[in-house]
Amino acid sequence: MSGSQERPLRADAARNRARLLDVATEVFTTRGVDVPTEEIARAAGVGVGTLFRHFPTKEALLAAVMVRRLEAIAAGTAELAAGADPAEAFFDCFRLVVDRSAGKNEFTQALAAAGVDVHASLQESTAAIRDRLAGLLAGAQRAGAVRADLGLPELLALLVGTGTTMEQLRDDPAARERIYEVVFDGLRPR
Amino acid sequence: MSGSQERPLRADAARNRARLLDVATEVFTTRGVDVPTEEIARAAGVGVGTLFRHFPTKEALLAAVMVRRLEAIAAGTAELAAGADPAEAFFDCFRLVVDRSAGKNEFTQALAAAGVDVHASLQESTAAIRDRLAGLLAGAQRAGAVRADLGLPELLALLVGTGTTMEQLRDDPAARERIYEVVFDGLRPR
Amino acid sequence: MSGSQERPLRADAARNRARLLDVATEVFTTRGVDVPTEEIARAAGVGVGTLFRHFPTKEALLAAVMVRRLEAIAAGTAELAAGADPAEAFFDCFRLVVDRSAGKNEFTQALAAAGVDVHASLQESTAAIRDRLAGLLAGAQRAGAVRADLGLPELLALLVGTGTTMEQLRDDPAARERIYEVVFDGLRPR
Amino acid sequence: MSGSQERPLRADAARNRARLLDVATEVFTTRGVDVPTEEIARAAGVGVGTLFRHFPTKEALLAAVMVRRLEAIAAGTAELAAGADPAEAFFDCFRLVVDRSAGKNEFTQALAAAGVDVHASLQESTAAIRDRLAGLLAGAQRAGAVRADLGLPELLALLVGTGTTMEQLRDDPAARERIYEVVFDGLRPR
DNA sequence: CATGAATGAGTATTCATTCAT
DNA sequence: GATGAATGAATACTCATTCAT
Repeated sequence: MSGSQERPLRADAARNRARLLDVATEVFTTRGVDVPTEEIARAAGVGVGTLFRHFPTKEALLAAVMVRRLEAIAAGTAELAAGADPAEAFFDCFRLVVDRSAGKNEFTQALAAAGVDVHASLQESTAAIRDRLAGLLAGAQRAGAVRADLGLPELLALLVGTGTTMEQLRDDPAARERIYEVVFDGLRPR
Repeated sequence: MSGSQERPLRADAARNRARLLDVATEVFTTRGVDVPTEEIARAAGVGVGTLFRHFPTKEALLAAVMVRRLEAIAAGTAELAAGADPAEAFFDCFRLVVDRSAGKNEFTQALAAAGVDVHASLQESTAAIRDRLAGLLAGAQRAGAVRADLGLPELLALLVGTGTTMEQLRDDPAARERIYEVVFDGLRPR
Repeated sequence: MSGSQERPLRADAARNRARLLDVATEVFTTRGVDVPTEEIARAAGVGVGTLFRHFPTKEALLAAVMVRRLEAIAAGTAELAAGADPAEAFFDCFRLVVDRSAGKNEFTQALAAAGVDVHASLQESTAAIRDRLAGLLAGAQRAGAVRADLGLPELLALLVGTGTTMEQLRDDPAARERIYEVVFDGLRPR
Repeated sequence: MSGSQERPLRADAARNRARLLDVATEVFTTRGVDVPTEEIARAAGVGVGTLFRHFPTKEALLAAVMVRRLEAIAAGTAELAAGADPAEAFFDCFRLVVDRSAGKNEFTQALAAAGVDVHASLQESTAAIRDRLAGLLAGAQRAGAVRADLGLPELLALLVGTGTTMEQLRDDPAARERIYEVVFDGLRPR
């Protein structure tokens, strides 16, 4: 399934790659994508050359960060989707996607752009998530837990938007919980 | 109304300023804030020098654009707030804020940052809107049209987030309408 | 004939442009094209930004340098070609082209590459020179001053090669003169 | 013959060294000296480390390539010089040098720089060729086959220049032949 | 010995801002 | 006031060379 040939990667190289991804995730998430590559490299304790050896362009680094997050989300939803109750599965996944997407927006939005102009490397992961969400939505609607007139595009948009909402309430968990109540209530059939 | 001392401004200067604001609004909204100043100036039919005479930094230009939008929003909410029914006033204002905030997100979000790290020049306008929204929220809650446990921060966050949601559905008015139904439903007490 | 619209250019801007061209000509000619743009800018007494305002890429600067040289050569050959004796005109032009093409080779060769992969901006100038040389060659052959079996490609190649030869003898004018004798003798019919 | 102390070199090491030289020759000749070392190493099927073990700097690799070519040329001229007729020997050697020097110019020119600023490692080979050419020239002049007023520097310069001329006519053997006629005719006394 | 990962100085180019015209 | 030329710090990316595995 995975197209690219990868040799095992030496221990130190793997460590550097991982650190770069970690640092980049942190940095892109909290400060946006305009952070200089040099700073990312420095924060990861490597030279710029190393960064560019692992990720040939800044965009590739960004894509790699995204892929990792998306895959984590995909894995999470897969697990939740296995649960018995469709309604519960749906709402739990909604939370999971929103919670795991936290961060600077420009960055998060790639999720919804799915299938359009997204970098090829993201296609696979976003498609997987989209499919899963489509399934969950249908299930929840069949179970009567979600308004029947809602399509996948609206759901995706709502996920992104709710992410933004939550971002504003970073420091107030109680308020975030109230937002979930509002949104989930709104999603249920009247 | 405006706090600072301004001399009248010659007719052509005023015209240039206005064109710059119009162009900048259009450009920042549709293409984000990374557009070069030079391009904005050219689109406005003036030299960069003129742009910088009117707005000492790019950030100042951005702030001015924001202020104008915020004032328009403030004016709109003022009008709506005058209407009789608190519930209707509240929901109409919610729509108005979201609709008028449309555009590249990074840009829009300044709204919710209200009172925190926003550029000083925005304080006044955002404060006005915040106060108005606080009033409307209280009114709607008193009227039993909105859940009582919702605070102003949640409302502001929701406004921003809904703006983002809508941005994803730019081209699908029906879907946008469904989103409003979801959010408004969610806002009502169970 | 000249396609591009150019406004007069302010006095200082024109001066800077000229200085940049002069410096670049000198530098590219003596040290090759790998000299950093910053160094050229510094030598011309301007900032890098100015260099890039006048010439959007380093390649464009190189092209501009070439064009100027080629146009000077074209003008020179035009004058010489007007002279009465075809044989004299031909040999004088040969000298002129070689002498004026002096410098790092990679650079000079553009002449012969004419019509192939040369930067568009050079096409016009090289074409002009080529045409002129074709005419001179034909004339000299008609006058019996040059072997009849020689085509334009050989002439062009010989011009470039002779330039290289001369470059090796930069500091020995007498030797250079002897080279001209050799080449010119060789060009005459046996 | 080789001045420096070298231990025998293991079989595989020798093979690697040879492949590197072959690849580098090909690559420098056809694409110039700006090709990255990494690419040369890859083309030779070894890691960069290996390249740098055999040749401490890129320049050293370039020098080694040159030396090998120069030694081949020297060997060739030695053979030809042994022939009876001095005139024939001279002209045959001229051809041989030019033909064997083919390739990107910047690279070839090192030949003529002989004795001046050339890398120390080339001194020996260039000196050998120079001496041989000096001998051939003197012989041909004594035999009345070449103008008496021509010195070794002119000959060397002419060799390089003719190489450049030929490079322009890479694909036209007939034209190349005509160039040889021109140059050889020019070299003969009037 | 061979490998290829790591390094970091170096390079072209952009862009907010200043200032001479 | 308006203009747009000049400025130079900043930034992504490359590549010869070193060194841990």
